[in-house]
Amino acid sequence: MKLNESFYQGNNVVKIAKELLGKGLFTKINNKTLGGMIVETEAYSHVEKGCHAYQKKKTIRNEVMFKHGGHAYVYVCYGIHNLFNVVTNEEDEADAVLIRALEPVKGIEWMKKNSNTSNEKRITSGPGKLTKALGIDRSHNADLLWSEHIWLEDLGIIIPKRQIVSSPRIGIDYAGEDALLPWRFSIKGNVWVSK
DNA sequence: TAGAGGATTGAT
DNA sequence: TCAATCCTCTAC
Repeated sequence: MKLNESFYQGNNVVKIAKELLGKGLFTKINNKTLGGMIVETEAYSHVEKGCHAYQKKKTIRNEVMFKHGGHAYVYVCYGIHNLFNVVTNEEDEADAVLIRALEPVKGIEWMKKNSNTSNEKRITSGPGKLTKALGIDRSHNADLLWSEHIWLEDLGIIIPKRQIVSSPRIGIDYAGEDALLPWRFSIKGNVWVSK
């Protein structure tokens, strides 16, 4: 069952980042369904410096973060990688969750092809890699997450609290003290979590 | 309008 | 540890 609009529109992005663990992320490309279970996320909010929309500063790139929860925010990082985020909260509240790793579920052979590797462990264990495997690029930016081409699904899996590990987010040293916030979440012991 | 740099990755 | 690589953002 696809996650509905209300799931995304809560005002606590950290809570939603944790709830997204165990949910499914899927795309439909060339009539093939690709995707997996989310095992690693990071929360970003306009109140802290790690966020593109810090202090609610709207730019061409982050415009989608200001839409209501349930939109996809896809942007290019380091000129090479597409990174996929789930926009949360109400309109103009500019919060989002970065999806960092998946456990492959559907279309694994096709995802290997997209990733140009035969090593299953390497196709979705990182934010830049999973977008390549699922065929997500900037054409998906601003798409709604209950559309036909890209969507999130409730897999009926509950991740108990004790199975959720939190740690500081990756690659945002420029955020100063906010880089220390333990807003990265992953499933304890899951082998698909990024390195 | 030019210059710096980034929510990463894989090879050295 | 370092290069790849392309916008976006900022300052002139």
